[in-house]
Amino acid sequence: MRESTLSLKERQRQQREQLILHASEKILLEKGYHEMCMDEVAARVGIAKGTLYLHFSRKEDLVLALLELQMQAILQNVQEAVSAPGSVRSRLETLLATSYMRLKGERGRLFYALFGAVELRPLLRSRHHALLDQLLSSLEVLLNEGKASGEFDPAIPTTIMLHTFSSLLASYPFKRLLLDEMVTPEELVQYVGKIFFRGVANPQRAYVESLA
Amino acid sequence: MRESTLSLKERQRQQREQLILHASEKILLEKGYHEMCMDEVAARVGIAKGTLYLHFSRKEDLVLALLELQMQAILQNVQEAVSAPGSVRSRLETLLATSYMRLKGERGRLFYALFGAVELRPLLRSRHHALLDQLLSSLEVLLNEGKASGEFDPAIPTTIMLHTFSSLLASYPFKRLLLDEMVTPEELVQYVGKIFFRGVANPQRAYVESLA
Amino acid sequence: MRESTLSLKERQRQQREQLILHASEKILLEKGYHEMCMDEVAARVGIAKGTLYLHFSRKEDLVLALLELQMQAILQNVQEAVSAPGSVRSRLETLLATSYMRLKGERGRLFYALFGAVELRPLLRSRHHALLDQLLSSLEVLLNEGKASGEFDPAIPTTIMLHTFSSLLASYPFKRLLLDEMVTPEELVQYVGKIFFRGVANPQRAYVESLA
Amino acid sequence: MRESTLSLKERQRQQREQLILHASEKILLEKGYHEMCMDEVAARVGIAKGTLYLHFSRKEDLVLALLELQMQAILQNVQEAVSAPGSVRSRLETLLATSYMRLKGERGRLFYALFGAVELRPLLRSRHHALLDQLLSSLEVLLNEGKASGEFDPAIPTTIMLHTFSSLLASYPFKRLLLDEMVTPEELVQYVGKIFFRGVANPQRAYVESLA
DNA sequence: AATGAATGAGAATTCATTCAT
DNA sequence: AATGAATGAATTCTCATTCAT
Repeated sequence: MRESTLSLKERQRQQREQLILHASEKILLEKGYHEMCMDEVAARVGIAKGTLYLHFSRKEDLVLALLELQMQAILQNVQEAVSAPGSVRSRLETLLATSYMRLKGERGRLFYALFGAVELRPLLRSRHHALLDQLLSSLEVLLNEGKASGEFDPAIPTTIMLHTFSSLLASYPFKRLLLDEMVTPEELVQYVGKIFFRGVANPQRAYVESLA
Repeated sequence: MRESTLSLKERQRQQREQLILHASEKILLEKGYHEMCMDEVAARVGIAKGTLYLHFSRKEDLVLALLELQMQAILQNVQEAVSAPGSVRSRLETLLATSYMRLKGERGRLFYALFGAVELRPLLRSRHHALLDQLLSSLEVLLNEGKASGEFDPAIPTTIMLHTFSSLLASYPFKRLLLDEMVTPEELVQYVGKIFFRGVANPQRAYVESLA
Repeated sequence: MRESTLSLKERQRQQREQLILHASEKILLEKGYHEMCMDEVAARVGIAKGTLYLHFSRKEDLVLALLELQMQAILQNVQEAVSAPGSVRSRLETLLATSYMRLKGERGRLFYALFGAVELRPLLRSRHHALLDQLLSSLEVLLNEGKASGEFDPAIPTTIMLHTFSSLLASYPFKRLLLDEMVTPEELVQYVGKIFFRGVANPQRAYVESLA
Repeated sequence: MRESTLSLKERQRQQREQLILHASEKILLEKGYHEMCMDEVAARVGIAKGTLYLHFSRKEDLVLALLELQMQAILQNVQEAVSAPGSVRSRLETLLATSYMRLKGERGRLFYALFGAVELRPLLRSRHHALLDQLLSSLEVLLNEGKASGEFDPAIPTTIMLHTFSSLLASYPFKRLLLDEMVTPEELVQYVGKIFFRGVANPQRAYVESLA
């Protein structure tokens, strides 16, 4: 009895935390970090400001929690894609697809917006780097696998390949293209994949032709 | 005599304006827009706050002036590169080189930092778009030229090519790579150029091989 | 129980609002609108500046609230006096009495001081005019009644009578006279009444003599 | 030669001072004391701000000089009217006429506006009082003359008569009436004179009838 | 646990006044 | 004498955070 009561409360608590995160996300997207004020978050959620502070004891914490969640989600996406079966190319294309879908959605845009924000840097630095490192090393494994299998050009340093790929994974120009609906995520994956994989293809193999 | 006196004052004035811009730039890079306060700018320049306002009558104006300057510089770079002699590829590589050099410098980083900032959006929107449009259309002309000359694959929509190129022109991953000195701008140009131009090369021509 | 708790808080809130209004009133009287600063108001009330802004979200609002209160009070006085029983003269004399009493008090002086202030004009204009119009039209009704009953001279335009009366209702010279205690409000009513009512009396009636 | 050069300069100086006073007057009327800024005064006159300070070393001084001039003018008017030939009544009516004319003009309005201004009080107090005292005592002499000649009712204290008259001399209601052109200064003099002089007439004399 | 009133540090901006040229 | 650039004190208003109820 005790237990179920507690867990009910706990469940409600977590529900509310979700509501808070959701509301902050929207406001952050609309106005950015500084223009988001705790009063408004509380008001939109329908709770008192004090209650907000029971969940997140600083404004920073709230935003960081939000980013953390999204980082986790992205990392999970990446790791799922990376460890999926199929060719290196097909796995990387799955990643592109996930990312472009995300860029169209609110979450992706928030992520994009906040990572650029200089003011959150001190907060983000370490976590961000940790994520990025994990992410990049997952990709690196994959790219090396591609090189090992003779699919990719061994003359191009993996680091370059890696950062080129991640430049194409989440970029402002693509975000605009997608938001303005000039292109669908699927088309983008198809063409960007074509360019990238031709670009890094191993010229020793008559691989290139098959991509035409 | 009169004249030289006037121009001395004016020169001093412009010198100080440069100092102000320079100081703001540094602070912006360190802390972002909201954390930059006018007191600090004045203090760093070594002038009174009121004097600051003789140069820029709003904080916004100061930041906008900064961005405007950089926009102009970028646009000029792009237009110079675009209208230079040489192959389409060499001209695009010049652009990559300029951009990567910039990314390493403070100015480029500031530009990068502020364009992401949600809070400056209302201020930037129109100017930003105007710049981006000019920039993209200059590039588009070049890419179409490449297609017309049979250098680039006509099967890839120019829009995609364009946005792929601009994703590679200024990206966070490359910025990190350059700042961490994992790669020199020249190497980056070489490899990114290789990947991109192989990627968009016209497969009808026996062009690909020559790129190995 | 709940109820009384709420109403206690609410009562305290209103008490503090009164304190704020009272403090502002004093400062306004001492220094005028521009010299009154929010820090000082807060300090005198003994609250933080932020708290002040919970009650009045702009300095203007605070001053306007103050004036609004006094306008309401004046208007109510006028309307009560106007609709009281008795002769036109006695009702107008009641008004003089109320006004002179007010001129002696702080409130009246504030009202007097602020209405002259050019800087509040944009704020006051419409409300002020609305009040003044209501006030003047109440008086006009009364004066016309006096004319209709043959008490007042029909040869004097009501507009003139009206504005003459209101000039005597609240004037700087009388304010000084009252503040310097050269005369009591009662005496002032008696003599000013005598002068005004003789002045506007209908000469057709042998009314004048009875006023001696 | 020296002399005439100096006096030319001096003349120019005084001309400029007039321009400054004139410009301030206009701005004061438009915006009030605090909203008038020295930059604007200088700009409107077409001189540098520093030059302004060669004429008036404080903003206050400028405004005080302005008021002083007007006080002098008013006082002169009053004294001329008072010492003119003719009946007491006609002399007082001349005063009313002068005042109402003034109320319609800019100068009068400025005077009116600034005297109400609480913020100038510390500056004005003594001068203002001196003027008012002089003015009132001039009037008092006149009213006493009226009483002595049997023209005015000895039962009404001179103080009351005096302050009643000065209430009618410059009042907000009359200012509005005149500015809104609801009445001409002449008409106003006629009717207000009628009311006032009937009001203070000596009832012992068959004076009243003659006023009908 | 939840509330929301109270706080006060902090930031932008203005403007009278000074003073070197 | 005339200038106008430079100053910095002063003022309004905001908002993250605390804490008594």
